[in-house]
Amino acid sequence: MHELFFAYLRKYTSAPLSDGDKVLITKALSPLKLRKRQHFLLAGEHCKYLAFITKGAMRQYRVDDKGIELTASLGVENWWACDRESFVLSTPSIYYIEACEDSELLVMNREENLELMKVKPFAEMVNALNYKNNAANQQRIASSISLTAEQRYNDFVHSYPELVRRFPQHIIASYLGITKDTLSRIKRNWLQR
Amino acid sequence: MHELFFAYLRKYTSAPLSDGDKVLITKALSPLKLRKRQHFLLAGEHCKYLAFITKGAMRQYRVDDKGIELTASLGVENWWACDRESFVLSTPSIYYIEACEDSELLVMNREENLELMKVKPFAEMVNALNYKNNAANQQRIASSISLTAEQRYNDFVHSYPELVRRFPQHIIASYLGITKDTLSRIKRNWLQR
DNA sequence: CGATTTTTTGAATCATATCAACGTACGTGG
DNA sequence: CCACGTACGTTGATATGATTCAAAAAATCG
Repeated sequence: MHELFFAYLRKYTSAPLSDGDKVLITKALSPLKLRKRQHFLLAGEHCKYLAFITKGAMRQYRVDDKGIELTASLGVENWWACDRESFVLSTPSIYYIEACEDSELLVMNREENLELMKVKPFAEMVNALNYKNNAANQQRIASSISLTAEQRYNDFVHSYPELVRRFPQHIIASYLGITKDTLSRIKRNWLQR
Repeated sequence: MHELFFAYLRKYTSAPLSDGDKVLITKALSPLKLRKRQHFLLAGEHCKYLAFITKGAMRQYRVDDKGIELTASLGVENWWACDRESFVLSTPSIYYIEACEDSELLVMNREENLELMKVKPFAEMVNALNYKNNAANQQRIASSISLTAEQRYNDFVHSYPELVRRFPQHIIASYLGITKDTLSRIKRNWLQR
């Protein structure tokens, strides 16, 4: 299980992990299993853990004042699940995080996380992830502002084919900021050509 | 000029800056003046500098395939201007960054930036900024997806009154993802009540 | 198999974009 | 200091993309 994480880290670093690093990482990361539909985080709670997904599919969402669910992020194997703001600042989260399939995570608490930040490859990865995340968010803002629902869905299918396969359509709709009804119609029109 | 930056850093750190740190920072940051409408970065270029704004107002935008400008971020004094992805990865940027007022910046190149990352208060600040940025982006995604144009403008006015004062209306419209026409109408309706 | 979740569909409605035109303000060079 | 050009804001009419709602069909699960 930890092997998957070592392999993941390897992609972000020039040199292989030392055995010492591996020990530190193994100590810090505990396995956690979630069943489909089980929550990892509830709105109002403090997000105590940062989770790396080794198996399954997770979804982070919030509920707006009209009661509509808004998907903030989706993740499968080799992605992270966490409300980082709540995790870092110990503030109550506005997000829910739930398993959309039976899932297996490697989790660390804040203390363990700080410990791992001393492991250089880990810190490098976190840094790289920050930039990637930021750029992806900017991309999402731009597309939600300037593209039609159809274009956004099209882009999504091409960028994240895996997620299309793993998550139900109404969840993808809520990620893209369109209704399930509209997404259904988009697919219908798509087939007609 | 550097004093402003020291004061800014101070807000992110528990202890005051040491004199040594101040020297390092002063060495790394060079002043740069821009006139209104002058560009700090052009799309296609590599973003060579990370800039801290000590005076003036800057705007980062991209131009979509229809030729429409899309404002990615706005900044005044005590904000940053940079395409961080391009800056860090040395890739060509898709963004323009321009001065919307006569402006004064403190800029560092990538090398100087890495040097400064060894100054703890600076590194702490960068880290804190990353989380804040991420949270703000999530907020922006959520609001562009789930709120009406009027609600978004209203939120914006309350969150960033300073920016409303400093930037022309059509730029704010493009930040919010609405047309200048619609924003004008929103304000008209607003006055009628 | 029944129960629940997920997807599809049509009709009416709504928010916002588009386009073209006009008004206003601004600042730069003569 | 005026005049002209450019930038900025407003407006109305029309078009369009997407939502809403209610209902039914289809798929999935225990």
